[in-house]
Amino acid sequence: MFIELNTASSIPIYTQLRNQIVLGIGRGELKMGEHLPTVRQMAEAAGINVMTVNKVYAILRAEGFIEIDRRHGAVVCPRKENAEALQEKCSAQLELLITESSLKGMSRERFFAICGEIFDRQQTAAENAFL
Amino acid sequence: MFIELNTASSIPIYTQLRNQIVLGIGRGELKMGEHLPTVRQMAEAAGINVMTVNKVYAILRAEGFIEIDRRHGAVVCPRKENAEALQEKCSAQLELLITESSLKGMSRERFFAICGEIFDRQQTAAENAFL
DNA sequence: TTATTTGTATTATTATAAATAATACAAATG
DNA sequence: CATTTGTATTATTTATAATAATACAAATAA
Repeated sequence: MFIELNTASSIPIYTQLRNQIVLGIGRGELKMGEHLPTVRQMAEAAGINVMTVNKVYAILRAEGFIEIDRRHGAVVCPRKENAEALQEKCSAQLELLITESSLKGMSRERFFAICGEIFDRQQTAAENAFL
Repeated sequence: MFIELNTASSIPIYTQLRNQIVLGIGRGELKMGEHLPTVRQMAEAAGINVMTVNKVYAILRAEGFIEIDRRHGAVVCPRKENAEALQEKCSAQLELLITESSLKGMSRERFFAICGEIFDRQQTAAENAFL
C-alpha cells in the first residue's frame, strides 16, 4: 500500500489520503478484513499529523468503507449502506466528467474503452482478494 | 441557462458556477458562439460578487471552453488545446469514480448504461446546436 | 495488577483559500 | 464624449486545512 501525498497540490491532504485508500481497496491492495496502519503509524509514514489521519478514517467509516476496532485499528470492510446516496453523487460527477471529456474530443468509444480497462483491473483484483 | 448555487455546499461557489457552465455547454443550452452574460450581469443574477464571476470566466478561458472579447463579454468556443492534460485528469477521476461505484454495488452494466444515456443526451444537444 | 497502545476528544494556533467589497483603469462601443 | 466591458488592485472577513500538545477511556499484553 503506497501512500504518496502531494503537499503542493490544491487537493487537501486528507482528501488525497482518503482517495488513495479507496483506490487501494478497489485495486485489491487492501483486502477485505485487512488492517490499515494505526493512525499514528500512518501519520508518521506519511509525514502528516495524527489528527489528519484520524479525520480520514472517520470519513471512510462514515462512507462505509472501513470499520474501526479500538484496539486493532481500522479494518477494511466495504458495506453497502449509503449506496444510493453515493451512486447519485457518482452519476452527477459522471455527467461533468463525460461533458469535459467529449468537449475535449474524446470519443464515446475511447471513453468506454477506458472504463472497461478499469473494470477489468478491479475484477481481477476482487478475485485475488479471496485467495 | 439556469444557474443555481448552493452557498451551504462545501463545494466553492466558483467551482459550482464553472461546472454548471461546462454542463450547459455539453447540454447544448449554451451553443457555440453564444455569449455568456457579462460578469456584472451574471454576478447580479446569481447574487454573488463580480470578482467571483471574473475568476470563473478566467478559469474557463484557461481551460479552453470560452474566449473573452473585451466588449461583448465571454463567448462559448470550446477549443482542443489542453486536451491531453484534461483527458489524463479525467482518467484519474474515472478510476476513483468507478471504484466507489462498484464498491457500493453498482454493476458494470448499470454503469455503462448511465454513461450511454449521458452520451446520447449530449449528441442530440450537439446536433441541435447547428440548427 | 500495571504498563502500553488504541482511537478519539479537546483546545489552540498558523496558514491558506474563498468570497466580498470598493475602486480604478485601459479598451472598445455608441 | 459617456458608457460598458474585462480586469487589476487592495483590503477585509470568513471558513477550512493542518499542525500541535495534551488527555482520556477502552482494550490489550506483560
